[in-house]
Amino acid sequence: MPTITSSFQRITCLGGLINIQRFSTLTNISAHTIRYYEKIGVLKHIARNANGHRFFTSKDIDWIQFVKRLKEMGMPLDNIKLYADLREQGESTAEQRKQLLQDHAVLLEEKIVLEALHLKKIKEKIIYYENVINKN
Amino acid sequence: MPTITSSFQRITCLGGLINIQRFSTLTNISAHTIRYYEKIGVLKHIARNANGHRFFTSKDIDWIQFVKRLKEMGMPLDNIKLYADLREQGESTAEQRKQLLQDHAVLLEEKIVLEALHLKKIKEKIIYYENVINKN
DNA sequence: GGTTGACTTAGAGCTTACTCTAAGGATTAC
DNA sequence: GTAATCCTTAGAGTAAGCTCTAAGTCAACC
Repeated sequence: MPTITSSFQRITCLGGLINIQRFSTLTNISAHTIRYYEKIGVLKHIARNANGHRFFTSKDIDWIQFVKRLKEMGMPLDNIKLYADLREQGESTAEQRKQLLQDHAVLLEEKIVLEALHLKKIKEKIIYYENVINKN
Repeated sequence: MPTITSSFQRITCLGGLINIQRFSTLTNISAHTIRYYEKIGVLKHIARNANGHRFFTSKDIDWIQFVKRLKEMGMPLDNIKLYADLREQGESTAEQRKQLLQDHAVLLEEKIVLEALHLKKIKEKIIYYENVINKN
């Protein structure tokens, strides 16, 4: 019986189960951070095997990729967690989720404009430096 | 004598001396943060009056505005401090300062591209939500 | 059957960039 | 002359987002 169980586990693991290490590799997020995200509620309902070890699905990968997108957009984890909470509550929260994204999209748009302006000014300064350096 | 001194100080202060409070108002940076920037070496050679109180000049304002630009570009204070150190050493460090700006400009350019991509995707998701919501 | 190695947890520690507190000194206003 | 208000300092505290540690479980390998 134990041999069969462990064979089964090995086969399913090799066949498709994603443990935390593999999930970490696939998503380029450390195992520490993945556990942390589960703890604060950004990752929810992560399945466990008989040992209590987490295993992840392709839906978890999709979700964490979206989380990464929100993070790279500069959304704080608090808001991402709020989005995760709304998502958990189902379709009735679609409007609220849309609003969350919309609000952040406005902020990001302003940020990009500001960054582009700064970039332009810095490039001018770089040219100024090039002139200073070439004079010597 | 004390009357004359205090008259003088009042006049010079109103006439042009910028104390930490006024500098804070002018730059929109808290007095706490201004002292912190001096402590870590982002602000250097800030003048003091007879009481040991800081007073600031228009050059300090120019510099802190530049610091704000670097910060809004996402440059960490460590690098801004490094830039300040190089600046203090004079014209011989122009090349290094140029390089610092150049390196960060490259990072920022990549960041803007990424953010713009994310923004596009998020706007698509917002439209998806609008469709979901309108169906009901 | 003992070691290795991957997993688990709670919780401590770290980094960045502030932000605040406590204690105290000088000027101004009554 | 004393209270209010401004400044000073060193150093503690905070918030966000990890990152690591310690102690322990469990399955696999020799």
